[in-house]
Amino acid sequence: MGFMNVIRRTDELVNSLMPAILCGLLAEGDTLPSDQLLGSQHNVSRTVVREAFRILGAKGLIVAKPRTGTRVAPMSGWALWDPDVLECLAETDHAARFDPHIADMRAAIEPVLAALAASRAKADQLVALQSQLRDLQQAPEASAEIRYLSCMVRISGNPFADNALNLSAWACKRCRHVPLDAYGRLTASICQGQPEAARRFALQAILDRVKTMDA
Amino acid sequence: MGFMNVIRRTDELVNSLMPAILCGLLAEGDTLPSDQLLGSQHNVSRTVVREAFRILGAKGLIVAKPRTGTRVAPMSGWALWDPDVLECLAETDHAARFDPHIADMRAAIEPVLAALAASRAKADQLVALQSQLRDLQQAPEASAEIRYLSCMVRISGNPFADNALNLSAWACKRCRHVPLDAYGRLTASICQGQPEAARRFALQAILDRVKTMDA
DNA sequence: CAGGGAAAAATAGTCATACTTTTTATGAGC
DNA sequence: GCTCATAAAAAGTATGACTATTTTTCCCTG
Repeated sequence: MGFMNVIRRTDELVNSLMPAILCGLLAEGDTLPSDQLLGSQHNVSRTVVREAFRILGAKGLIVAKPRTGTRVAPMSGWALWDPDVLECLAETDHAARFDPHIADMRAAIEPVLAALAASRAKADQLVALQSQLRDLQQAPEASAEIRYLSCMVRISGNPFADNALNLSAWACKRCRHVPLDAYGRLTASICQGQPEAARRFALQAILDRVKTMDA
Repeated sequence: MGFMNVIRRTDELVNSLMPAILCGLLAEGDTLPSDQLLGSQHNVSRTVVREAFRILGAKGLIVAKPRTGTRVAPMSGWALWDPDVLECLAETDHAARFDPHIADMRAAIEPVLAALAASRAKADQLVALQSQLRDLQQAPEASAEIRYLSCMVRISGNPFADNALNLSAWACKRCRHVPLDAYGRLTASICQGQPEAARRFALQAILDRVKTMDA
């Protein structure tokens, strides 16, 4: 593999705190234990606790103030596009409540990106996309699907697309049905430089999955 | 006012480092000074430097590894939807390079949110929206426009919309032209529960602004 | 009794230092 | 020139002390 990034006690603590916030066990406005206390509870130094708080704060989940303590921030400020937050949220009990909202967002964004890809793709990018499609067809798994979409989205050339991909990853992991047919047509449309068709098939891929989830 | 949040030296350091990364002065893969050095350069303790690094890391801007040092992460992982990152990016020289990409994203997302708002709005939400519209008409400034869009987007009921609003804020601040006419029609469409019309006028509002920027 | 203001307490923010862990680089020996 | 042990460099963790900020308490005064 290459890169198994270091496991920090700080990250472990983040991974322990984040679910509690996202699942609502710690509700908006609730006060977290003080640095001191939380540290002794988890057998880590105050240093680790504070750095963990900084990470959670950077993702909009908590806000700290002297004397008042550290509180859970309102959800409107949460970085829901963040891969960590999203992944953590997916493992929550009420993940299903977010499925339709994510589907709405995907339905808005991905067709547009597909259309952009169809109008901007270079030859070597098309080769890469077709290669990803073949991989996906051979092994229709979530990871392969994400790689395909990642490739497609990169072709669009929109730097904000990478983050939007996190929403796609959510859907791919939560519903195993891979709309191979739609992806085949989408790929063809992009390769032939047909933005409108690409838009249509990208949307169809999303709707196909949603249809499966309803069942 | 109420909440002037504490100014931390940690945040100051973040606000000093982030622009250097976003403007490309520190390019992808570049190594930042070590904790020690950066601390003495900015006259802060190593604690502050590390917490700042944690924040930047949480936003996907840097990656730290023992011995290797702390490096600028690839832009594909940057949290471009983050309000801080976005605001900082807007003050950069090549902010203009992002304008069209943001416009593309807005054009994809906001019309859909407007349509959702039109189909879901409750009576009291409509009152609030109309109130925001009046404020905007009286004082067509960026802040009022953002408040209006924030209200509209909240009505859509999509929790991911709050983050998408950061893109709108970018556009509002970068182009002073406020498409009042489109917003008037948009509001009317939402109040009358006409999703298709709402979609159309939300898009028009975005395009009106883009047209102005080209000029 | 009520109000105002000073002191205290609690908690996050900062600093300094020492030590640990991880990973790269160096160099000695074969 | 190759291998492996050792050193070195940087981030990670721990500890303790001190600072700053804000709330609460409570005493003093009117």
